[in-house]
Amino acid sequence: MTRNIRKRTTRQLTAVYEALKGDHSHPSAEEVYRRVRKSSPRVSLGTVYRNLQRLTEEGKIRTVHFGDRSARYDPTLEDHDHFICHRCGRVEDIWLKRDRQMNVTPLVNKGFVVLEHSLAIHGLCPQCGQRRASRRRSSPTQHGPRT
Amino acid sequence: MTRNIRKRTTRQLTAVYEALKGDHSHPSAEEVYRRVRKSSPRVSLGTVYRNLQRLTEEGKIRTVHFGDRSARYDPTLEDHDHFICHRCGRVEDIWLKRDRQMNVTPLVNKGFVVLEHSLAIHGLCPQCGQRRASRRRSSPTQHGPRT
DNA sequence: CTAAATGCAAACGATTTGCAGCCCC
DNA sequence: GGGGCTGCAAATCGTTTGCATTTAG
Repeated sequence: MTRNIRKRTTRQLTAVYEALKGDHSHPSAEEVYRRVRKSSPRVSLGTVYRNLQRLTEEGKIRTVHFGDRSARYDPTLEDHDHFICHRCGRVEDIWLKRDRQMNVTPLVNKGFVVLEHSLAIHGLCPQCGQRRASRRRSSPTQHGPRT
Repeated sequence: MTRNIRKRTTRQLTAVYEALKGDHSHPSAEEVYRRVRKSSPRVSLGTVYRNLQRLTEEGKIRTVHFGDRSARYDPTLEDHDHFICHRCGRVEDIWLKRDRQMNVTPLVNKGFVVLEHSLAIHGLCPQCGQRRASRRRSSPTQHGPRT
């Protein structure tokens, strides 16, 4: 069997993880790439993708998808939910878990094995909601860090 | 203003909707294309995409995303959730709504405007769960979607 | 008629992959 | 010092778009 694959800790792997650790902005691969390049300008985008994939497989980060085309990367491992602003695209961690009271018993009774669940709330963040109340049509605005 | 855009009901639009109506398998655009071609072999994939988009805008179907790269199309308009099988990829409609008891008050109090929410449960469908119980495989098949 | 919709193919953006050389264990 | 990892670029995949032509109303 192929049990002799010893993984290596490379400079690039570390850099990718460092770029994500403690982050709450849910950056895309492209944004992670931009960050990594600041400290290691020779790293390629392909390597960033490979390492993001590896970190996900190793359970060190999570790969998440929110409707738009690109994947986002999240170093927060605790079970949480996401709020996605329709206007500015920002993704915020939310912690509704305790209030959720999800009852999956009917599913389990039908033979489903429940491994995890993901909840996304779509709407307008406080800033964008505010803005919409006053100005009718305007281009999506950025406030705060984003990808 | 340009309010003279009168939409036309074309053979292709109808065919796309017919291919989806009453369906619960959450097909991709490619699959819808395959179905449409059976009755109208000259329809192009681009047209299928355009009509799927239009039907979504008109609220006749919904475009949903589940971690994998391609979008899925769902003619079920009632507010429901989805179960995604990690092994076979199948997506099933589930109706946990009444049990869900989602409390978004804390969000609203912080100024968020809640428009909609999507809940996806990931796990193993009855068939795949069964299979895993009997045949114990070495790797638990974990390469995937996680929203 | 006439503008909206189509078919076709080329363009696109995000991600993956093949390969020669590099460098971690 | 050998094999996993990298950088680079080309390839892939789902989706979008430009344009000449067709067609619904």
